[in-house]
Amino acid sequence: METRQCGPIGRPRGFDADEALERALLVFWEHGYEGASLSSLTTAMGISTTSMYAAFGNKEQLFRKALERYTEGPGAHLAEALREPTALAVATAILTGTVRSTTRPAHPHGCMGVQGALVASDSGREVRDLLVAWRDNSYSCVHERFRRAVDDGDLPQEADPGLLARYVTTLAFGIAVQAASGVGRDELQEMADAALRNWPLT
Amino acid sequence: METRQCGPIGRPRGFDADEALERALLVFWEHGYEGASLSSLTTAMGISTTSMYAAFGNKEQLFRKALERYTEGPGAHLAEALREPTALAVATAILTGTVRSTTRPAHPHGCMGVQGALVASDSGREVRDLLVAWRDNSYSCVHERFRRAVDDGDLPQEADPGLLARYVTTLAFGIAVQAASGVGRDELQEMADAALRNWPLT
DNA sequence: GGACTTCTGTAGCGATCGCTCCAGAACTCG
DNA sequence: CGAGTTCTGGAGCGATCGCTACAGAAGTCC
Repeated sequence: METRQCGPIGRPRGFDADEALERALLVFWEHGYEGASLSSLTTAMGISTTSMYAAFGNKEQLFRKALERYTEGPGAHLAEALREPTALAVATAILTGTVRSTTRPAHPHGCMGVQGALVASDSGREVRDLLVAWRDNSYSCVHERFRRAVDDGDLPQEADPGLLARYVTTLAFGIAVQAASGVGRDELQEMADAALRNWPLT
Repeated sequence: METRQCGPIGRPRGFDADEALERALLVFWEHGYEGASLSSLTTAMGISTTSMYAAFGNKEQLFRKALERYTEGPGAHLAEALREPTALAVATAILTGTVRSTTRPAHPHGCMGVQGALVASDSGREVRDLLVAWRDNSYSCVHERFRRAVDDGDLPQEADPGLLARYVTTLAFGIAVQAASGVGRDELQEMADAALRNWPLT
């Protein structure tokens, strides 16, 4: 049997799935998982509910894919920050990146990983747990990066990488809450700078 | 016409409104405004929807009264902290109180003022704005307390009360997010202690 | 062309949402 | 007692929830 080049069989998709996901991401980011209704999502995506279900599965899977896209897009500053050469540079980049991404004009304010489903009804428990794991993973990455900084001698031997990671992530989550409340970018940036003035918390 | 002692006219209420409000508070605290359905609320309160509406008005007014109760109960540590004699004692009491109240065993984890409605659908916008104002008021109270500390010479003249207040409230909101994610009390308390080791942020 | 596969919009499913109508129960009055 | 007032549960309102059945449209195959 001969393999042959063949395009996809059947009627081709009438919309750009990537752009539709981006639109859904913005709705989830602004209103949260349960605050975003299917009708508001499909309206923003410009497609019917049938097309959404065919392309993404269901609302929860759409949210999971939107969260992945968020992590690699607006939330990419974390992964980038971890590649900074020193622990202080990592911490600075995390907080600066968080301030910038949570207060971007013409974007939803706050962090999708925080406000996407900080609490939920019973039917949203799985998504809430997904975001708990998302935040815990953020902490773990920072923790491990700081542990490496201790091993490298970048951080003093007596420094507590776990405590430092908890400090930085707590500030980041707090910044996300402040941003969601409408607090301005410059004020948060000043505060972030001041919070790291005494690194690594002597 | 003679005034006379008279009890309340009509059939007396068959439940303790105060205790019912407490039960509703716990449901709102755990699931948020929109995540708490009327049926889950009335079930927890032990009354019918009719009784709830007669006693509290509607869901939004029930939430407002629950928030007041929260502020005077589990959230009272803020008002108490503001009465501490020094700015450092105020900041320490705020963070310690936040850690304790957001990680209390057998209570919902996190802060109702944060997770009650950090985001919402269109129909919940008013409650979201109510909590934005609630958080902003918390910041303002701390801000004013620190301003007074500067006037009193407790904080150095060059200290920025607004920045310090933003720092403390950001940590408190961040602690609330961490607690809602299941992070333990002791770990958060250690972090809070470390965060104030360099007060007032030189 | 006809067979096959996939995407599309409409229409509507059962369930739940917040909320209200209504008749009766439980009290204070005169 | 009867009149007046308020609280109670049940039953159900219209609207919206997430989701799906269905038939037709739009492609690739032979």
